[in-house]
Amino acid sequence: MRELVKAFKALSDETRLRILNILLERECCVCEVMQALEISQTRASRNLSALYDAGFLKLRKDGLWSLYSIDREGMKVHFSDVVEAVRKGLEGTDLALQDIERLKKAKRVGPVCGNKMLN
Amino acid sequence: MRELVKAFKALSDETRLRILNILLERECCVCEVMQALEISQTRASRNLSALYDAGFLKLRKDGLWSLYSIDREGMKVHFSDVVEAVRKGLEGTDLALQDIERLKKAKRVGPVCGNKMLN
DNA sequence: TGACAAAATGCGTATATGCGCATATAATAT
DNA sequence: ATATTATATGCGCATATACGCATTTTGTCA
Repeated sequence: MRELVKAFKALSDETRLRILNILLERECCVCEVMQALEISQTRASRNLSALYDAGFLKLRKDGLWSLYSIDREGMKVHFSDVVEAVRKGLEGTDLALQDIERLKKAKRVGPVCGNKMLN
Repeated sequence: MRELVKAFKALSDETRLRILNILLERECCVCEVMQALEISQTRASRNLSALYDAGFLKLRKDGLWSLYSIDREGMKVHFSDVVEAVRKGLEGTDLALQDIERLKKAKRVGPVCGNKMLN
């Protein structure tokens, strides 16, 4: 029960739905999430953590990078259906498409570079 | 997007998941929800409203009673899958079972009577 | 070892949420 | 009309949440 509440709480935020959306495209590091959504490092990191803690994501470390991706195998069975519902719900949405577009241009360079890009 | 966030927000609360659980059994009036979950009138009413506003419930008035039920037909398509995920997630849970038990004993009498029962 | 880079985190603050109390609204019966 | 009853709602408060800033942690390389 507590687990379900936590999961839905994780999904009840625009930033986190947008993150889930781009992770449905591919694995991302924190700095790519920053670039795709045009948000700060803190915000990207914290919201990724929330999705991770709720059980939706898995984390892989590669050098300096934290690579997050949707944990399709490890996820609770019925959570997969919820993620699928999110995918359908966001499908074709303006913001979702824009995020994906920016994700394509995003590079695996960190927040320092990322911040420069925001200036 | 805003709609999705609102839906998940509605589900990210223990009280509301419990309400959804008993509504999966059958249509209920506010006072039956109070009795089944052993919560106050305000709390039952407000949380039912939240689920209603999010698009999960439909409302039917019968005299003094407001009868809420899961809006299986009117609900956004992908919302149904989410509700199903909730059902699976709560299935067999202690609290969920207790609520259903109390629901069976609940009577369509209002908060005045209900409050007496809590004393 | 020291410098640098990516990500995580403590803290403060602004805003949102949940809920109780009291009261309002709406439907019914006498 | 008045009383009664089921539900809804305004207000206030306690708690939770989101996020920016500054700093820390952690890994890499010279």
